[in-house]
Amino acid sequence: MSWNDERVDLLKKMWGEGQSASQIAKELGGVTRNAVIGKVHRLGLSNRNGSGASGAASEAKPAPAAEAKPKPAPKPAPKTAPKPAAKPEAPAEAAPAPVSRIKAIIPAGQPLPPQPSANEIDPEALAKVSEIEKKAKRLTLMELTERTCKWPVGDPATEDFWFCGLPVQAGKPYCEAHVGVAFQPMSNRRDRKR
DNA sequence: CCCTGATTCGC
DNA sequence: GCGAATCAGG
Repeated sequence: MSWNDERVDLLKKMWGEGQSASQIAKELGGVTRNAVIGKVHRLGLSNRNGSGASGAASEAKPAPAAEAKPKPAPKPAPKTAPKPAAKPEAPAEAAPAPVSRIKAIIPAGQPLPPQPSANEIDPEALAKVSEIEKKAKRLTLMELTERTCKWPVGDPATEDFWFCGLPVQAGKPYCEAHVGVAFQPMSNRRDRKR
């Protein structure tokens, strides 16, 4: 498999959309995520921005200010329909992906604008949970491992009780969907200052 | 252990 | 230019 124009195009598109290298590789087929990452680097569109949203092994990046590089020209795809999707209330906690994009448009060194703290659980997050709970593995307590979602479902006093059991993401106790609701800012609980 | 991207270096 | 191996982190 070589890098056609089409494949490169898809790569650019997906990378621009914030898709992970592995996902892009999977979509393209015939390449590994390493290949994708390597290509991304060679194309010079490595950094989605200065945001080290996740991996961020790129710490040794001085990011020289005065760079006489006529490159930053943004290239919006004309074909792609613009996505206005501006959620009036999208808590950062529930939507990791958009966050990286937010960081992308905010100058580094600048604190993020105060997020409208949602007092209630995000409907989207809840919907997501409902969805994944269909796929949940319904593990029992003893079946839980270090990397199974430990989100309890149902009433412990009844037989209808189980743990999500889906793969956890990164060191978190829950799967991604449950992390979304678990990390929801506390609504009426007072912050207890020790 | 799962995942992420970054970098290196033989090809 | 390519990408597997490796590195670095969550």
